[in-house]
Amino acid sequence: MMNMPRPTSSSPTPPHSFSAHIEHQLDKATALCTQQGARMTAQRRDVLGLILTHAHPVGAYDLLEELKTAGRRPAPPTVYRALDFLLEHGLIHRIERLSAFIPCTNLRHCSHTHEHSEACLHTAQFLICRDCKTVTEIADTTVLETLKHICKNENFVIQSTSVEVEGICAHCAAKHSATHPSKEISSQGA
Amino acid sequence: MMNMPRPTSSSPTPPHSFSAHIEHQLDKATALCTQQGARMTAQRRDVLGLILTHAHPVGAYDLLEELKTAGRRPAPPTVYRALDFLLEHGLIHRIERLSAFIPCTNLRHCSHTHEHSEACLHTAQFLICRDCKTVTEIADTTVLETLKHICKNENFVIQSTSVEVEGICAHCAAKHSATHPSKEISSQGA
DNA sequence: GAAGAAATGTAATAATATTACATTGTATTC
DNA sequence: GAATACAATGTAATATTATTACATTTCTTC
Repeated sequence: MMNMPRPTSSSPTPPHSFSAHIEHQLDKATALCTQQGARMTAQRRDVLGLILTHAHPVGAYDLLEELKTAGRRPAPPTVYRALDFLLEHGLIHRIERLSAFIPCTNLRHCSHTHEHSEACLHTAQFLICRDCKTVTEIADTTVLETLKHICKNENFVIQSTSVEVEGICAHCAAKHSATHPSKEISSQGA
Repeated sequence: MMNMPRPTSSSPTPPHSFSAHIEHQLDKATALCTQQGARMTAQRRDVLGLILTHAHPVGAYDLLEELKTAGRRPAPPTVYRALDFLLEHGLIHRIERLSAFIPCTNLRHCSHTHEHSEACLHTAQFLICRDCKTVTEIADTTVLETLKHICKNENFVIQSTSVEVEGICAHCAAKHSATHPSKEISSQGA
């Protein structure tokens, strides 16, 4: 029963298979982990892969469901442990307002594996669209610089930050004004 | 039996009684609501009063418990509805990372009732101490200005923001170095 | 004082997250 | 290559936070 035909021998259960593109990102992530002396196990890889397949933030229990289809029946701690690991190693972000998770953009556009975690800390800022649920990670260091400055003045030792902006993205805003050609601001849909 | 010596007559159940100081803040809050055409009911006043009595962020279910001692047996929606109201009117903030609530500082130091909600939007930035759990609201407009600028560039319509910095506050940092034999003041009750 | 709107009461349940402990897998040392 | 120690995972139960749906009450306005 234990004969899994896996040359590299790493998983008791076969991992999900993802698109070549995502597999590539997963390989990058694995390299980052190795570099940090951390182990990218099959479980963690699967969770990260699933997060990467989503265009939008994913909740822990969504991931749990998706893991189940693989023939396994994991429980919440399985997912939360993987998420904790991925968070710790800067591979994903948690969107506080949504209790959901997205990949770090640096992973998506990965080429510079070196100052990855540094960059992650610097750019953990998000625009959340209430309409289409898309979350965009902002590449801007000004906000963090300001926060650092403030904290320095207050002698506050900064460990982590979250900056989240909720509103309507350009695309959805355009959609709306297209739907209502004449009147724009009068309707309040909530 | 129904003779509550309350001129304005608003509560079916007697509201909590708070310290003069907090009552004063509650009066301010009530004034702000009136100004906005909103009703500060006994229920909402009680919840806000309870939040004001806490030195630290309070969870919804903590508030629920505290409301119960008054002889009532409210259910979660009661508290959440009050919280929603208080949030909408800029009287409290929700700390996303803690799923907890704190009064808006403008309420604590209230004298300028006029541009209250404006100011609130501008300063919804918090320093969260992991050690003593104290949350400090930062009075700084730079961060929001930066965010506005970014959003303008992206054509993102900004509706609300949260900026949270987690770390160790000056006081706790000092406490820690005081643990190591040297100098510094070390007395403090939570 | 009746109609309609706002607020509250109530029961049930959904969604998110953690604890505690047993088991398995992996790396290392002898 | 067995013994060990530690990291990772499995599993069951439960804690915490939040919402839905609908009945009832209260308030405002006419």
